[in-house]
Amino acid sequence: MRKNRITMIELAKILNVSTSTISRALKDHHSIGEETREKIKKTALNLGYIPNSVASNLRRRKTNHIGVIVPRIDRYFHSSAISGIEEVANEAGYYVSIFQTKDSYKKEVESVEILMSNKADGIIACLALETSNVNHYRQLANSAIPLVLFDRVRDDLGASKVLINDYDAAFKACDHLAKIGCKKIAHIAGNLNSSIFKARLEGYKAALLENNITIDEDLILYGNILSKEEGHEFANQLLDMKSRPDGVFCANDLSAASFIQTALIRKVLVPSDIAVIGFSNTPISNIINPALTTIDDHAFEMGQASARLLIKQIENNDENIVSETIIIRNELIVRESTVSAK
Amino acid sequence: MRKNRITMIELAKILNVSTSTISRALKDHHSIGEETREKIKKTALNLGYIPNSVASNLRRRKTNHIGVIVPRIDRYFHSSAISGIEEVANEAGYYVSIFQTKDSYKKEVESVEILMSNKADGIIACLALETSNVNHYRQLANSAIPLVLFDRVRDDLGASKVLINDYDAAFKACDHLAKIGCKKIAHIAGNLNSSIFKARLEGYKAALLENNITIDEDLILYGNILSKEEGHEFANQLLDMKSRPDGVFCANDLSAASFIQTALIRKVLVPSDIAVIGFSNTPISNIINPALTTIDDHAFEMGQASARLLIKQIENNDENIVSETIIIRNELIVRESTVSAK
DNA sequence: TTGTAGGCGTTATCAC
DNA sequence: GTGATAACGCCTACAA
Repeated sequence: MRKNRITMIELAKILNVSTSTISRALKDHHSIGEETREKIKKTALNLGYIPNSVASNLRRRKTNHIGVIVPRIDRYFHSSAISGIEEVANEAGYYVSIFQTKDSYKKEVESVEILMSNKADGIIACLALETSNVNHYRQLANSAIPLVLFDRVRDDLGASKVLINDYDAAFKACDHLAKIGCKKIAHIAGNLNSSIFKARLEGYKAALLENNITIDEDLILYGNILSKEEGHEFANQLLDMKSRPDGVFCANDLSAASFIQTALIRKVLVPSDIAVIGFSNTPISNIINPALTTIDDHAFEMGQASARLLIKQIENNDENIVSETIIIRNELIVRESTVSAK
Repeated sequence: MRKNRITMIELAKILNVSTSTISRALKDHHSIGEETREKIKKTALNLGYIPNSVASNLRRRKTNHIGVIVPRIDRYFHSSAISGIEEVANEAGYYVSIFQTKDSYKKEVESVEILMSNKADGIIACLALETSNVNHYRQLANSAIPLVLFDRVRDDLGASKVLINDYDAAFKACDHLAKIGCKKIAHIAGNLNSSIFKARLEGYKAALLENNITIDEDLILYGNILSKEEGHEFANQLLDMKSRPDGVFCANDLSAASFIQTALIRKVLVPSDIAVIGFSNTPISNIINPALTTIDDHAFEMGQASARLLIKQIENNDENIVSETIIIRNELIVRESTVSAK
């Protein structure tokens, strides 16, 4: 197995020119003669020359590499955002590496360190649930590595952010429940260490007040990762109450779907006995029966916007702009879990 | 914003030692005195020294970087496999970059080129549907970059492979349909350019023959990406037949779920009128109602196995082993879409 | 136990 | 237009 070790130096020897000429010719530098350029390109191709980006990166102090840190890549919201990031990044000549934290603070810190060592040109991150200290992100400023946070963000980092208005989204969802006649609205909340779940809880409360519904702390259940299991357990808790709620706003689709399944098993009808709303408009929301009313948070577009913002920061480096915040639109998708199909 | 430009050279100057001593101390080389080592580590920490992996990679000719090429990262099967790869790779000190082809041959070729330039230590790939020429992967041998294919593989590449026995899995699925009494079994096949879908089709045929059911070409529909839309369309085609099938084996879960939804809309009962089986045991199979019988193909474990195999090849480089093939177990998960809950 | 020196492959800066 | 040369930051024989 022949190791492909042909470099600019060999090319230079073979063609009797200097490596500078090779380098310039291969990247179409204007000052190289037509014929030499063609000749160089041809032999490079014939000999199977492959540029060594590692060397180039070292010399140029640029890697064209964007690091992405997310909680779990097998959750649709995240994989979908990554997909958006990847698309924009590739278009602009960057490649993307992925780190999943599984919501662990330790893994998040390690990921940032690896990316700093590897001289990523920029980082896009969605914070782990466990994370409260964010000094690992602060270090990035010293290395002049731009950072964009998306979805689960922090305001005290001075970093750029891409997110939806979770407060508004939750408000819309709960207002919808009230408008269709729900009087006792429960909320399955996420981990409040995270900005988004805090905002969703606030939006829930505000919508209730707006509709003259008293907030009943017993109707608010505090989850963590909002898995299927959590959804199931919370559903049972709510359905066991003697005075059962007639509507529930779940902070994600998975727990909402799980809620619906539990309700069905217990012969509780959705939406006539209890209306259910999820969050994110993931594929399961359209697969569950009754189909789930939910908030579309446009994960793919959030990914795209994050990548565009990051690349702008990498390339322009406008000293005047400290940070930028982009709010992506969201919308309530009404389906049968809140409004019976006629 | 101070650019963090502290290198071993500065450290050396400050501490009045040579860079070799710094280098050795930081990686606990045995021949360095206890005190010097401690002193060096302490000042490195204080001054916020960050090793430059790019330089180190160039010098060591090793990047600790694994490239992963998959069709679409927002499909559960793939994101789940990536999750497995990431877990094993990180454990072993490698980081993972992701390239999605969207099933395009062109994007696949480009991805391989970028990974070669960036001197990835190895590549894990799941072939794009469009791909038939695989010379881009052949070049990897010249650069001595190990390759592991998973799921959608090719035998003529001489590369290591991780896959399930799709033929057996399909056979099991269709045999199950026959055993529960289906006489007219249809198949929604995937793109036959891909090894897995060809094998699933063969397994389907074999199971029918084994159960003395004549193969009816009209009952085999050939899909491409097996999206929701394709599933819907095929469902209508099959349900429109005057002599309607009583069982259908779909080559993935998405088309199966879509089939069930279409059947419900048309008041066709699953499983009593028609039994349905999917493939992959993705989350939707448990969300759809009736719950979908499917094949669990253990995507996460396939990812783990692929990464382990690749890393073994990177690190051992046993000249005697040309390639290795690992078959991951699969199992039929029987749910209500084939056997009514009592 | 520590230092010297050369090179990994590319590219930017000067020269000519 | 093209070439010589010196970095980019780190690692590792080989010396001492």
